[in-house]
Amino acid sequence: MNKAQLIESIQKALGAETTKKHAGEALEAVLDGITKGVKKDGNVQLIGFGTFKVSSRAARKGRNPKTGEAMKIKASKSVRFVASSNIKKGLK
Amino acid sequence: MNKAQLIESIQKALGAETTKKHAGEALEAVLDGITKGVKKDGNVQLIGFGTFKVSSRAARKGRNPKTGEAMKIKASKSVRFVASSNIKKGLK
DNA sequence: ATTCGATTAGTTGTGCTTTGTTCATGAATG
DNA sequence: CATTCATGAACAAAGCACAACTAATCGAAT
Repeated sequence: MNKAQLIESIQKALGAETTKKHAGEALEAVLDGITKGVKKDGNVQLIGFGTFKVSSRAARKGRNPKTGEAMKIKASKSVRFVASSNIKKGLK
Repeated sequence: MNKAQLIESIQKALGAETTKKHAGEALEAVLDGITKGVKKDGNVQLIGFGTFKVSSRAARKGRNPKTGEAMKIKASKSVRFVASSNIKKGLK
């Protein structure tokens, strides 16, 4: 599924008077809200969906896979997602 | 950040004529859309935010953490999230 | 403001998974 | 069209998922 397909799904869920444009704006508002919340608070917990958390990794040794040359991988931060029990149901 | 706080953030982003109720409905529509998309297609790719993917784990041995007794953990599926480079920016 | 059912967090131990490095290329997205 | 993403290579250590069960938290309903 891509963004356009998700927007259609959202439009259907919100009802016939919702335009694609509005559905798209809703999606952007949600993703932006999550992004900002993770950045500000370090986590966004959505019960029944999952929790977005900032994860940190220390600097470590790695390699350039092309040359095999050892190199340093800098410390980094990323966003991880802990899936709720609810979203796991019915997966195939 | 929790759901109520995210709804406020969404309401602000969508504009003053959007009620808390509508913002909440938008959030539910988005989360439902993602949930259904992952279940149906195995992945939901949202450029600039990240990609939700189904992940599978084989059965393995685990323990009852209370008693230490060994037991089998069944094969399972979950939803993992690969953060886009954009969402990683500005994390602290 | 309160209630309470539903969901999540936490506990230990261990083996599997993820991550990130460079860089070229092509595909997909918006 | 500009930007992002996926892919692949080798590698190894950090990180994480899970078990059962109880305590803690959340949030929809009142």
